[in-house]
This record gives sequence, structure tokens and C-alpha cells, in this order.
Amino acid sequence: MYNIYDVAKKAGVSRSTVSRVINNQESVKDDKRERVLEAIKELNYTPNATARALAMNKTNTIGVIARELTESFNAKFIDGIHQYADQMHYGVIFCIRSNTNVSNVNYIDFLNKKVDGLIFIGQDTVSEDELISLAKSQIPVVAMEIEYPVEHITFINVNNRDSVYKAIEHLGKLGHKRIVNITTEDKTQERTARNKGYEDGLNDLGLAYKCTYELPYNFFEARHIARSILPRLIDDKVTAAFCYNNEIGAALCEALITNGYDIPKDFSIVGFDDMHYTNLSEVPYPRLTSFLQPQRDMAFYAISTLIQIINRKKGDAITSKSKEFKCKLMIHESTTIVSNEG
Amino acid sequence: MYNIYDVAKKAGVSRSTVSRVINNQESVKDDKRERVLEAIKELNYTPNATARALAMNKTNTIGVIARELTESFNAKFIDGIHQYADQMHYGVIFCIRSNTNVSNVNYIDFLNKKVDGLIFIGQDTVSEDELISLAKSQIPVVAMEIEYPVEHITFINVNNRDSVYKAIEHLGKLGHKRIVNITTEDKTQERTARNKGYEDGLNDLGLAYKCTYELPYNFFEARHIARSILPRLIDDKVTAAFCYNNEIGAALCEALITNGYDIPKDFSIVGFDDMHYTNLSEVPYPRLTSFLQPQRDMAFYAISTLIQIINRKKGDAITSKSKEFKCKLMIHESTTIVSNEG
DNA sequence: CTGAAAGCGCTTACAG
DNA sequence: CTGAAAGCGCTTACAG
Repeated sequence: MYNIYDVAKKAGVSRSTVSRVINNQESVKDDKRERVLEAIKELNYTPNATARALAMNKTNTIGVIARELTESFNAKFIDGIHQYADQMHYGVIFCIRSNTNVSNVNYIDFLNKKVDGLIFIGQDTVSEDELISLAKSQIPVVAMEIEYPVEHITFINVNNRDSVYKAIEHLGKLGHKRIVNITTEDKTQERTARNKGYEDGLNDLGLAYKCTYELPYNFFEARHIARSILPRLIDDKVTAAFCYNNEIGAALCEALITNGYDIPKDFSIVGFDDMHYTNLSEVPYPRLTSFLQPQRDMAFYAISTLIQIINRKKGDAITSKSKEFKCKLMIHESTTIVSNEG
Repeated sequence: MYNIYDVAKKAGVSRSTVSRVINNQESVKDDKRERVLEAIKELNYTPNATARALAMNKTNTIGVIARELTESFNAKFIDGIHQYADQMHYGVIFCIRSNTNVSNVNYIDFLNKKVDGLIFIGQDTVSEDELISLAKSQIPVVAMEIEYPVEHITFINVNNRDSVYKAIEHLGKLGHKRIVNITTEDKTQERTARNKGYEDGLNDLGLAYKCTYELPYNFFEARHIARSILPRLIDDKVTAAFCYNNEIGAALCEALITNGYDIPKDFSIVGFDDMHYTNLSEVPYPRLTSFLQPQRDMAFYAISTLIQIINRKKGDAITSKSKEFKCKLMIHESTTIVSNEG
């Protein structure tokens, strides 16, 4: 492994000159530039990124912290982030972290000074305190699917309340009067927002029946609970449900179908995420009417905002440009007009 | 952001001493250690990883380069790598790269000096020349699902030839005599090995019928070709197929089922990977008899070998400890005894 | 246009 | 046990 000095020696110039041609600076005479370039090629030299980062205090890399990398839901985010960062000539480093799990390496400290900015995906990846401390350290960060009252952090979210409101409206138009809300057990801000959408929707429709159940986020755990609440749905003559996500939606579908229900004829379901988890349920079930999230747009916004912050004028404070994206209601085969009163 | 000097000043000691307590060296008197620790806490100081890496020529991080992070097939690898690395107190950085795509950042150069060692997953992530150059630069690398005649590189693979041989044997025992081989279009070494397993298997069973078709690796592209070769399978009275992977297997299943075949009664299929892609096919199809790969074991081997290489005695050459893992034939519902002659 | 020198924030022989 | 100093491999005012 050769270093800049070896190149300089071989080319018969100073290290400064070598550095200048590496960094594409104009002010180098052609003949010297040539010689340097040749020396670089001959030695197969690549600059030491670490030394460079230390000298320049700039890495041209973005760190992305997610809870996991392999769930298909994050796929579009991750692809988008990678693609847009590449366009801006930034490398991206993905790390796995869950602040609820113990781990030997703390990825926030770990990435310190290795990246110019951080993107967190999902509330589980960072705590409010960590965000505060990051902001204090003037580290550019974008937080997706997270919402805390922390300054100097850009939060990117989806209009959870309004979306669910729209879901209830949709069910209302179809004639449903007894609509249940199946939410998650995790006490996230997303949950609060979606629950509000349910209540507001009901109120504006003038519907008196209101009932919320909590299910685990995960399909396999949700499945059992879904079965156990079925009798209560029947007692209550419920004809439709809004489900926090399509995993829970799938669990409810499975429970209903295996109990002889026809979906949507006997029961309408609206989910969230527009994922069709055919590999989860033991029975086939219709694609759920649910919300499509603009992941690519969100990724683009995340990258461009972050890079803008990274390249802000020296000394400027970090401004936060939080943004809410709209989800699109995709009407599939799990909702229809109410056929009878339960 | 404070640095080591700020801490030293505050604690009234030298930078050397601060460095020693950061690095848990014994030889620091308790009172000084206390003062340093206190200063660190008060200033909320974290050492600059970049400076450290430059000074020590060691990063305690492992770089993993994969073609994509979100396909579920890689999930167990990735989880395993992350978990075992964490146990060894190494951080891991995931990067997305395909050496067949153009990209603005070359992740190999990009990771140079940022990591202590590299793991490539999949043949598409690195070329033979790049591997040679990496070996020459004495960079520890482990290559999974890749096989090149390059020294000082550890290759981890699965016994492709023997597995397919076993698949053919399985079909032979069930009475199948006209077995087709459906391979991929990509000219990988994996393909060569699996094709050899097919031919050797046929030979040892004394079966004369031999026929290989090439399909795209991807389900959606494979689906059309699968339909178009159906007439030829019928003409040839084929009763069973080995498929390069379960995506191709799913495509073939779909083609057969939509043409009125009952699987496995009318046609037996062995796949590879033990993934059940129920979300791909338009028709339900039975779980494919196929091979389970020991991804977690492979991940463990990759991490422990890599770290061993990283920590080899100074000056030692890198030894390569390539290893082949065995796949397990999982007999599911897509294979049965031959019912008639096609 | 170009080089000598200082600096980025650490670590680590070396000397005491 | 501890500090002064050199070094890791770069970049960048500064001076010419």
C-alpha cells in the first residue's frame, strides 16, 4: 500500500501537488499533472480515506441506521436512498441497530466522524435523548417514521391521522356503521396519530359505535389474538375494521375466513402499507384496501435535505425541515358496501 | 465537539494519559484515571474514530458488500453476520454494490481503510481482477457464493454439485426416468457445479434421457419462458425437473398448474434454496422439495475466519481457508413416485 | 503554479 | 506511572 509520499517521490513533485491533482484542482501545470497521474497508475495508488476524512473533516458518506435490512417493507426506502445518494456522489453505509436490544457496539458512537450525516429509519432505532445529543453535537440527521419535539432534526413522516380519517370515510360511504379500530400494542406516535384519525372520522360521520383493540405488530403473534377477539366482533355486529398495518390485517382476515366469513361480502377491512403478505396466512385472502406510502419520494427528500444540511454555510446552525408525505388509498378487494347489519 | 486535548486540560494530565484510560490500559494511577473519566463524562467526549483508525491502522469494523439488502434470501446471512460480529465487538457496515452496474462510488475503494476486512456476498459483487488486487493489497477478504482461483482469499460455498446429485438420486428412487434440468442463464460457477451434479446423477443412475433448459434467474422473466418450454416437456414425456432455484421452480409450477397439471401427482419438481415464494405465483403451488442452506453456520464461519485473518501475526501472509458447506435436502410436497410415463 | 510547514485527533515507543 | 514528541496519511493556507 503506497501513500501520497511515494507518489510524490516517483513523480518528482511535492505532496501538495499530488494532493492537488487528486482533488482535481486547476492550478497544476499539465506536465506535472501527467507525471503524477502516471505515478498514481503505476503504483496503483488510492488515497487513504481515513486520513483524508481527518484532514478535511468530511467523509462524503451517509450513514443509515435501520432496525433491520431484510424486511421487504424497507426495501423501497433503502433502494431509493442508495440511488439518490449515489447520484450526489455520496457513499452510503447501512447499519443495523435497535435501541431496545443490547449490543456490544453502539452504532451512533461507532459512526461518529465516519459519516457526514445520519438517517434513522423507524422509531426503534434512536431515542429522544440520543437525538437531542446528536443535535447538540451539530450532526446532521434525518429521522424517518419518527417524531419527537427535538430541534435541529429533520423528521419525515406520513400523514397518519389524515390517512386513517380517509379510511373511515371510505368505509362510511360504503354504508358501514359499526367499524372497529385494530391498532398495535407499541405505543408509538404513529399509533396515536392513526387512532386519532379513527376517532375523528367516526365523529364526523356521526357514528356512535367506537371500539379499539390492540394487537401485536407481528403477524404470527397477532394471529392468535385476532382469533380470540372474533366473538366480540360478532356480538357487536361489527361489519368493518381499520387495521394498523397489513400484517394485522392479514391476521384478522385469516381469523375471519377460517370462521366462514367471506371477505369483503361479510366484512370489510382496510389496512396500511399496501403490502400483500401472501406467505403469512394459511388461507388465501384478498388484497387489502390500504395505503401506499411514497417511499421513493421520502427517500429523495431525505437525501437531498440531508446533503443540503451537510453543505450548509460554515457556522450556520442546522435548520430542520420536517415534512409530512401523503399516503394514497389503494382500493383493492377487501372492502365493499355493507350487505347486512352484521 | 471536544477532543482529547480538552479532556487532558480539564483533567490536568497529558494527552497520553487520557489515551491510556480510553484504551483501558492498566498503567494509570487511580486518582488520575478518575479525573480523566470525570472530564470525559462532563464534556460528553467520544474519541474521534477516524483519528484513531489513522493512528492505529485498525478500525474494528467489517465491511459487507452485497448486491442488495432487501431480498429475503440474504436475510439469514446478514442477520448472522451482524450477530456474530457484534459478539466479537466488531461493528459491521453494509454496502450495496453490483459490479455489473455503473455507480458513482466504487465501494471497494470507498471502504478502503474504513474497515479491517471485507465480506462479499454473491458473485456479482466483485470481479476476479478486483479480488486479485485486494489480495495483493493484503486486505482480508471472505467471499461467499463466489469461486475464483485467487490466493489469499477465503471462499465459502455450498456443495452445489453434490446437492444436485442428491436431488437426481431422490427423483431416481421415486422412479423418474426422464428428468429435465432447468438451469439459469447466468454463467456462474454455481451453475457449472449444479449442472455437473445433474449429469453425474443421471450417469450413475444409468438414465439416458438428458436435457437442459436455461431460464432467467428471476421469477417474472422465467415465467414466460417456462410456459414456452412446456410443449417440449410434454413431447419428451418428462416427469420431473430439477430447478436451479425456487424462483425458477415456482415459475415452472405455475406453468404446469395453469395447464392442468397436478403437482406432484403428474410432475415432480426439486428446487434449491428452500424458499417458498407464495407471493410470486398467480396460482397456489405446493412447497417445493429443495435444499436448505446453512446460512447461519456460513455467517459464523465467515466472521470468525475473517477476524482470525485480521488478527494474524504482523507480517504473516494471509492464509485462505476456503470451505464448502453441505445443504440439506428438504422433502416437501412437490415430489412423489412417478405415476405413469408422462 | 508549487513547495515547506502546520494541522486534523489520535496512539505509542521512548525516556525518565 | 507519566509526559514530550514523533507519527499515521492526508489537506491547505501561506509565501514565493
